[in-house]
Order: sequence, then structure tokens, then C-alpha cells
Amino acid sequence: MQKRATIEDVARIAGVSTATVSRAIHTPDVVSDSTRKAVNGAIDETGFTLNQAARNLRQQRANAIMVLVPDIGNTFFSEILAGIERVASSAGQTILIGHTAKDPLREEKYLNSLINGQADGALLLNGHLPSSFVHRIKGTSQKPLPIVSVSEALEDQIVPHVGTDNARAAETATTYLLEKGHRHILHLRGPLDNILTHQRMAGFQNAMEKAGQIVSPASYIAGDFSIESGIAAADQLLAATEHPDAVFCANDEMAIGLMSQLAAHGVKVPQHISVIGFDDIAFAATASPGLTTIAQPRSAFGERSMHILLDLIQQGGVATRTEEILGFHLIERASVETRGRD
Amino acid sequence: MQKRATIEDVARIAGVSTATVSRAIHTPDVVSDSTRKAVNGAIDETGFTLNQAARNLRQQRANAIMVLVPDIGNTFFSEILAGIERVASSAGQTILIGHTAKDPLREEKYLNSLINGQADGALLLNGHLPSSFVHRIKGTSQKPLPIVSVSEALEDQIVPHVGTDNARAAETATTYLLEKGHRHILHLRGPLDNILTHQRMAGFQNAMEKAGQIVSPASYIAGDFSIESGIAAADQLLAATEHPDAVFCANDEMAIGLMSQLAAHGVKVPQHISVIGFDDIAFAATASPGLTTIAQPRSAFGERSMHILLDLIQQGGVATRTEEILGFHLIERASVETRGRD
DNA sequence: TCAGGCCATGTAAACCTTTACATACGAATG
DNA sequence: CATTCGTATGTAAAGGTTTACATGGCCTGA
Repeated sequence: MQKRATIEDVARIAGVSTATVSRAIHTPDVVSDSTRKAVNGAIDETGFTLNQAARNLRQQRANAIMVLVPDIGNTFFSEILAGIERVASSAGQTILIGHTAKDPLREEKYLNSLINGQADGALLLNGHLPSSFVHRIKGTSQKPLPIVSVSEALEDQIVPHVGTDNARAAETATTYLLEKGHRHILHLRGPLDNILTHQRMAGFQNAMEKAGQIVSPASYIAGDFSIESGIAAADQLLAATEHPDAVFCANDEMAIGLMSQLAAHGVKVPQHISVIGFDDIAFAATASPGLTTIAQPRSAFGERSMHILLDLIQQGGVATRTEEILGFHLIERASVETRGRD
Repeated sequence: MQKRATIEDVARIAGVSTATVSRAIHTPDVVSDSTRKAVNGAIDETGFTLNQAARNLRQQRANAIMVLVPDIGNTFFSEILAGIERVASSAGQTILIGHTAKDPLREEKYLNSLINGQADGALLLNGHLPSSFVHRIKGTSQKPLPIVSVSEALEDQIVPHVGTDNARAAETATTYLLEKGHRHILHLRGPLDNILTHQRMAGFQNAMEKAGQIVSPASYIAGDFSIESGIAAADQLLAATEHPDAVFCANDEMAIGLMSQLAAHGVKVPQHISVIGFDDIAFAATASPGLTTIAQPRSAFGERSMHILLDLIQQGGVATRTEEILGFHLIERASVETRGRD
């Protein structure tokens, strides 16, 4: 139970100064061959590992990235996370996870890691930036903070963003239903406090109006992106006197919940009602029927955003207010059927 | 773009020493009211936040936990993660994520954070501990490391573990099929390098043999826990001349892939083949038919393991080699049908 | 032979806290 | 009144690195 070896122990054994040991480790080419060997020998002998806390303190940098996720348990985010992890890891950065549960207090708490030296940058998957940080970024007095938003954009875009064109994607999905001959189309929307909800609603409305269809409050069913809310939407549909031709769901979870509950009550998809989703999660393909949906490049979201963040950190956090829009595409499966005109 | 305020700035403004500032922050009750107010005022004025790196260095502790996950993208793990996060957060610990992809090099790299002061403890969700750490733990010369394995146990249990009795759970699932009148039962197993695979295979075999059924290599279909391998298994079944009565799948993903592919080829579950899964992921309920499966308390896995780890850290890492076995239960849905005796 | 330059290394300060120990002061006790 | 005690604060060391600057030796070119 001896104390951990420090760089000083290594230096003593190798017969050099601590500075040389540090150099032998980080910039091996500036020390002589013999010294490098001596140092490596001493490192092996002592089992030395660099104390990261000391290093972080001295370098004023943590080599860590804080990732704010509204819900770790959600597949959608975890796939973005996987992309983030991939590039973070190859850049020697550790990722810290902050599960915010949409709570501004928790968001603030985790973002403080940027200020207190626990993290060098932050990735926002939660579509929200606490107001104290909005001020901090807008006030030019302070050093700009390296923050990038992913998938869910902030209301006023004050940090770089990586995502897709949700309105256009929703328009594409809706237009697809229209082209398949559907007219009475409902949109199962997400929660209103989410920006994606509004973008997708706008896309839906656009497509409908372009096709000469009227959109009213009755065109929307409230949801919250969960399977359960998809089930609830189905119950609502089942209770109504008139059925729509098709439902465009703001995400796959809801679409799957909806289809499952419709099936349980004998309503057939797509024969009675066509359904289209959004996200293309893994279970969209195995749903019955296979769910037609909009695919977004989630790993690419993670990878690109992490790259941008790394650049930002390198440059000292100069916020370029970039927006990187990645493509989406519609995946045809079996949940939408062609319907003869009216 | 001024420099960040340090405790010294606060001390100067408040007219006290840095020691007093530190005390005012961490042990407010030992300083006088007036001093505390002065310090708080100075903190507000300067916008001071504690530098965590300096604190970590001085205290020789990181207030962070490294969590090793084989696959972030997997729902199964992310729900455990959510449990971990919950208690970590309330204990003031940050969680660091190490995505290992089952690569021992990456496992080692991330576990090094325990030694280099980046993390105070580690949670293993990957069922494996690199040999260098096995030695480190077995050799009593070193200070024991606070490590807990979750869900997937290590081969020789050298760290505390939290999980369920997989063999008994598999036995329960298989027995359920037997009780429902099925005789020709196959097991779609997981990858052989995973300990859960073996535990669940053993449970399957046990149940079968107790019921007087013979288990042969032909009783197993190879899988790897992925949806795709469930689909592949279905293809294999479809190509065979004889169909089993029922399939016990080692996890829900495979069961869902299997059912989906069977359905696509006109084989009806449960009328032609009954299927039972393992894990009770969210999509088990929405699958068609609803998937009968074994539920494990995944959030509880996360919470309990984190509690144990925190205790371990508190006690200075004394490995008690505890094993905490949490209950499972069978959830009946529609994917298993009663079949008349042969 | 000497000035200049390069290369490998050493010295010591800096990064920002926490905390053991010392101090000073007022109150309580004898 | 002298002593003891407790309370609030200050002093300074320690935690383990990195790195600017200094040093010394050797080589090169004139």
C-alpha cells in the first residue's frame, strides 16, 4: 500500500530532472535516446502513471467534454452519443455525461463544469441553454465558451449547431403521404416545449397547404415522443367517430406505440390507416408492419458536432455560429399504402 | 477576456485570507456571519467558481466515476446508466463514460483513470476486467481499487457484483414454455464470449433436463444479442425442414428480430412457434405479438451498484466481494401459446 | 582559435486549492 | 487577577505536473 509513484520518483531513478521526464513522456523526440530509455525503464519499474489532476491544473485544460443529454435511456440520443464517443476517444478526450431531464438547474450545474475546469467544451443534446450561459455568451466581456448544439437547435442560435432540416424533412414525409393519395392526414406531434416539435409541425403544415389541404387544430394530436403517448394517441383515434387516412408521427417511438395499439384493436396499418414516423430507430424495421420513416444520420450528428467542438476548443472558443445541416432521407417500408383518390 | 477569478481574488476583496474563503465555502458554519457575508459578496462580485482541477489535485480525489459500457447505443445499458446517473448525481459525482466495444485495450485505457486520478471508482458493465487490473487487485501490495461489476459478472468474481440470477431466470423462462406444453424447444443464445450467454444456456439446459428433454448442440442457435442475429436465426429456422414448438431467446432484441422475420415469411407467432425473450426492453410490449419475456430491474442494477461503489470509495476501497442478486420476473404477453400435449 | 548556434538538460515558478498548525482575542473559571 | 479554553482567522506547505528560461557542452565556420 505504498504511495503512488510521482514524476519525481521516476526522475530520481532515471537520474534526470522532472522536466526531462515530462519531456520524455510528451515530446519523446526532444530527448536523447539514452535518456528516453532510462526514463522508460524507471517508469516501468515504478509503475508510474501521470496524475491527470495535476496535469489539468497546470495546463488549464481538462481533456474532457461535457455532454448534456435530456434522457440517457433514449435510443435516439445514445446513437448520437456513440458518434461523439468515437471522435472524442480518438482525440484523447473523455466524455462526461450530464443527464438533465430537461431541468434547467441540472443543465446549469453540468455546464458549470466548463467554468470550473472540469470540461473544455460542451455538447448540448437537450435544445436548451440556461439563461446565465446565454448572458455569458452574449456578453463579450467573457471568453466565449466552446459549446455546440446537436439535433435540437437552441431558440436563438447563439452557438454552432449540427442537425438536419426538420421542417423540410417533415414536409417530405407529409408530401409522401399526400402523393400516396391520402388527404385526411393527422400529425401526432411532440411536446410543445421542444423546438423539433415546432419545426416538424411547420413542415407538416407547409406540405398540407401546398397541396390545398386545410390544417386546423384538429389536425394535430398531442404527444411527447414516448411510446405511451403513441398508445394514447391510438386510443384517441379509436374513440373518434371518423378515422384519418394517415398519421404522420413526429418520431418512431410514438409511431410504434400507435401502430401497436391500433393493431390491438383490430385497426389495420396500412389498410385502414397509413403511418409514417421520424428518426428510423432500429425497431422501426422490425415493427409490424415495417415503419416507413425519415432517417437522420445520428452518428454523423455526433461525429460532426464533436469535430466542430474540438476546433472551437483549439481556436480558443471563437464562436463562429456555424450551422451544419446534414441530409435526411425517407425510408419506405410497409406502413404506408397507396390509396385511390378520395 | 479577463482571467478567471481565483480564491485569492475573492479573499482580497472580502478582506480575509484564502483559508477563510475556502472555509466559508465548504464549512460555512465555522466562520462568523459577517465574514461569510463578505465572502459571498466577493464571490458574487467576481463570479468566482472553484477550480475543480486544483481541488482534485489537493484532495487526491476526482469526484467522478468511470462507467465502462460495451455499447452506449444499446437500450439495455442506457437504462442501467440512468440508474447510475441518478445516485451519482445526488452524491455529487460526475460520471465518465468509457465505450469499450469489448476491446481490452480500451478497457485498460479507461480503467487507468482510476490510477491517474481522473476517477475515484469504476462500474463495469462489460463483464471483463483487463488482466493487468486483475493482478493489481489480487496482489495485496497495492491499494484495492473501488470497482463493481454490474449485470455481467466477471469470470472469477474478484469485485463486488450486482445483477440477477441469470441461470434461474433462464430456467424460469424455459420451464414456462414446457408448462405451456412445448417440447421441441430451441435456445437462441448470445455470443459465447459473454458470461450471460453461458448462464442462460445453463438455465435452459437445466430446465429441459429436469423435464426429461434431451438437449443437444442442435438445441442451440447462435446469436450475438443483435436484432440482425435474430433475423438470421429466423432465416435458419425457415430453411430447416422441421420447426420447433418454441424458441427461448437470450434477449429481446433477438426475439424481436426473429419474430419480425418469421412474420415476414408467413410463420405466425405464437400459432406456429412460440417465442420468449429476456430483458423486457420497452419495445417488447409493442412488438407484434407482445413479447413474453423476463424482466430485470435495470435501474435498480444501476442504483445499487453505484451505492455499493460509493461505500467502497468511502471505506477506502476495501473489496468485500459482495454479490447482490436482484429479482427478475416473467412477464406474460402474447408470444407464447398453450399447446395441447404432443 | 574564437564567436555563434544548436542541442539536451536542469532550475524553479506557476497552476489553485485545502488543511495542519499557529495565533490572537475574548469569555469563563478558579 | 491569572489561567484555561474556545472560537475565528491567518500562515504556509503540499498536492504533481508543465514550461519559460537558463545553462553548459559541443560543433561549425571563419
